[in-house]
Amino acid sequence: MSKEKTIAKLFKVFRKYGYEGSTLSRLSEATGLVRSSLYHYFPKGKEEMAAATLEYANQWLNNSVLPPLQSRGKPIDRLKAMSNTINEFYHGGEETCLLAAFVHGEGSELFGSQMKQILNIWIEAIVGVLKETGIPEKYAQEKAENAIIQIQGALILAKGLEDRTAFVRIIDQLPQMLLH
Amino acid sequence: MSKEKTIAKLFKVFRKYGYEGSTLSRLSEATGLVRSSLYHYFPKGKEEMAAATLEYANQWLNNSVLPPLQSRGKPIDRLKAMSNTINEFYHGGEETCLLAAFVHGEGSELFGSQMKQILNIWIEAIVGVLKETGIPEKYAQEKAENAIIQIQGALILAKGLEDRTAFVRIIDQLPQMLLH
DNA sequence: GTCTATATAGGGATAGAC
DNA sequence: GTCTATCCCTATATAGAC
Repeated sequence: MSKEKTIAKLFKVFRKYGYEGSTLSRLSEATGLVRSSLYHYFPKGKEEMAAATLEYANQWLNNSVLPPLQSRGKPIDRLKAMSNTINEFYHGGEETCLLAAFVHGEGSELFGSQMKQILNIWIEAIVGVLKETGIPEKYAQEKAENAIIQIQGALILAKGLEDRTAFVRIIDQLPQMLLH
Repeated sequence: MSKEKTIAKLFKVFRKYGYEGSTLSRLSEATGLVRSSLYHYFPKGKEEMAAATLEYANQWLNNSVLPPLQSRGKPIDRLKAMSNTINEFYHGGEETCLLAAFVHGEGSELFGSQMKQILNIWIEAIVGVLKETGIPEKYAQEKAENAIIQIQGALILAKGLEDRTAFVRIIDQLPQMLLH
């Protein structure tokens, strides 16, 4: 199995269990590789695995979210493209967010700067679209933050209530919310 | 030390580290009690400690959040009271939410129904206020959900960016958001 | 590159003295 | 009610065969 596919499997574990909850047993089971095989790919162990999954999330942002946002289509279409991508990534609210998982526990201290970078790039990309529509910089910044806030909050509520409807609604309303 | 105060210290650990990240070592250090002393209060161990902190959160809701919401003041004032209470509880966005922490890992499976109950009670209390102002039931429900979503999302963003300004802004705008 | 085997530390939990 | 001492298990990590 390629390293990329291995990381994708690790990612599923870390997003669900967080940093401390992702034991080598779970990571091993998820990848189908025994402990020492994982150490072949990630010599520095669990911390390196977690860092790799964050890099994986970063690449998802760069490859799947940013390009549509920075395309030349109509702002509303670009924001709708983002909504669709997000909806798929989180399986309509069934899956949690890696960043939210790493906010708790050691993940926060170990990967704080990596997480900050991802969030800021995402926010700035949304700000870029909004400024094109004439929204003043300050409000564009707040609205972009609101988008991330609503996505993250909706994921928590969906998981907490075991009901995805609120997440689907939020994702659906996101483009209109941003433009008005 | 009283059991109540012990639970308050346990709560701080669980909200920060999540269920799996809250080791007996950390719980022991935070309370100033050695392992076996904790087992005196919580014979069933860590799982019982976590359940007690959730009950602690539930009591915070019942004692500090619901009464102002269900008082006879003006709706806007009751919602502002909620905002203030929330802002204190989360120390202006510095502290994370226990529910959000338990959404990840085993906490989700162990305490799912307890978490669902807390969220639903909270939402229904907000719905109650909004319906008084003439907002139709369906929109009241969505707006109440949006309140929880924004609080949870803002906490994640604040932690992720290590910047509380977005949280403070959300809390500030919450009453107006709910009524318009 | 994947495995078996093993090392060492820390995990949760219990018995029993005071 | 708090402690010391100890149990067993799982955690992370490493060595080295194939």
